Amino acid sequence: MKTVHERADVVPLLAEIFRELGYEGTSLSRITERTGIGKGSLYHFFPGGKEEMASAVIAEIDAWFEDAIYRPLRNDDARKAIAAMWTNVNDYFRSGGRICLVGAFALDHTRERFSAAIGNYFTRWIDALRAALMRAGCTGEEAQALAEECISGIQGALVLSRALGDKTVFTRSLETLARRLDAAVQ
Amino acid sequence: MKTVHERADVVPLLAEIFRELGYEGTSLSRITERTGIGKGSLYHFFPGGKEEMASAVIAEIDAWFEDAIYRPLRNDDARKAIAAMWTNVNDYFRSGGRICLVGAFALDHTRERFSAAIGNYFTRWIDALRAALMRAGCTGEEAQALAEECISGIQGALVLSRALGDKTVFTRSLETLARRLDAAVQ
DNA sequence: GTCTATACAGTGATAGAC
DNA sequence: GTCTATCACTGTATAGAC
Repeated sequence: MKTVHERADVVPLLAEIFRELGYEGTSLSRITERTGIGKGSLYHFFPGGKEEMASAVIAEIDAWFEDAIYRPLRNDDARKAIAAMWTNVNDYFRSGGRICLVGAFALDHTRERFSAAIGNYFTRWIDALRAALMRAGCTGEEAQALAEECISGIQGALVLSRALGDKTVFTRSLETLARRLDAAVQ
Repeated sequence: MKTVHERADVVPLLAEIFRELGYEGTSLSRITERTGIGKGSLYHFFPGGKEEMASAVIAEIDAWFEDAIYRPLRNDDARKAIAAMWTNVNDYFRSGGRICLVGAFALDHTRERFSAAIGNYFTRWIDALRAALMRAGCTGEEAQALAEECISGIQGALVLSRALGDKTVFTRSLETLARRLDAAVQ
């Protein structure tokens, strides 16, 4: 039995494995074990090997956030886009059951490999949220501080809820952050 | 030339390497390369191999936090202990230049190996900070929420400041969190 | 306590048949 | 596009001489 794949179908599978095992912890044999895709196919899709696989994963995550979160924050009704961000973030991270791959990569020396993409992901998120907050009436300084606090708070909530093995820590943190933004835009 | 070591001197060196490279990224040859300590010595000190090395590192970190932060929070003057926590945290994490090993281990499957120690580290930190906040006048519910928010906020600030390669993100986050606690205990 | 030598499984990667 | 075979290398771990 021989299943035929497309590159686009493979990337989300890789994403889940990199998320769970980290960059160094992810080996080609584990990918094959979990997906049934052999080395031959993997190197056909990603001639650059493991590094290209991780790059593709980061690019796909980035594209998802751009569509679902950043662009609405920049262009749509500010309050609605912020509210949508909170539901999307909660869903995306499965209420704390799934970590942020980009954040995890930032913590160890994997960062050196992908520093541009990692920095970009967070910078664009903060910039987009700041723009929405300013449209909603915040000053530039206030909006910048709140935006940083929210993105940082999401990352911290993912770490803490996983460390405690308690998803309610994540959902509660999100609610606290959301209330703080609401208060700032009255 | 042959340097003689003690186990207690080796652990801090290992800590720095695990912090930079992560559990999977740390190999025995890299440890030898950076410390000059050969495999023979390493297995003499840590018969359980890499896992025992990481365990020893976590235990030492835990002991440091217990002495410098948790115990003062539980026993000393609440406001003074909280103020000391912020300076100690800022120094320990080198103003964002150093990550939290325990938090990093929590994010990938390394967590499974050390879940008890990881959960313990964060639970005791939150409990100690909550106790101090209650002595300073907060209600139990309020103190719990603030404590979780601070520990989570520290972790998030470490992720974000590293992702952006900007230490000022960390120091600014710490200031914001400190102000929030000050406001709660007036 | 440190060194050298060694075992052997697992690593990323490549080549060629199908 | 997938498979199998194979590559050179690095991984953790052990044993014994000093």
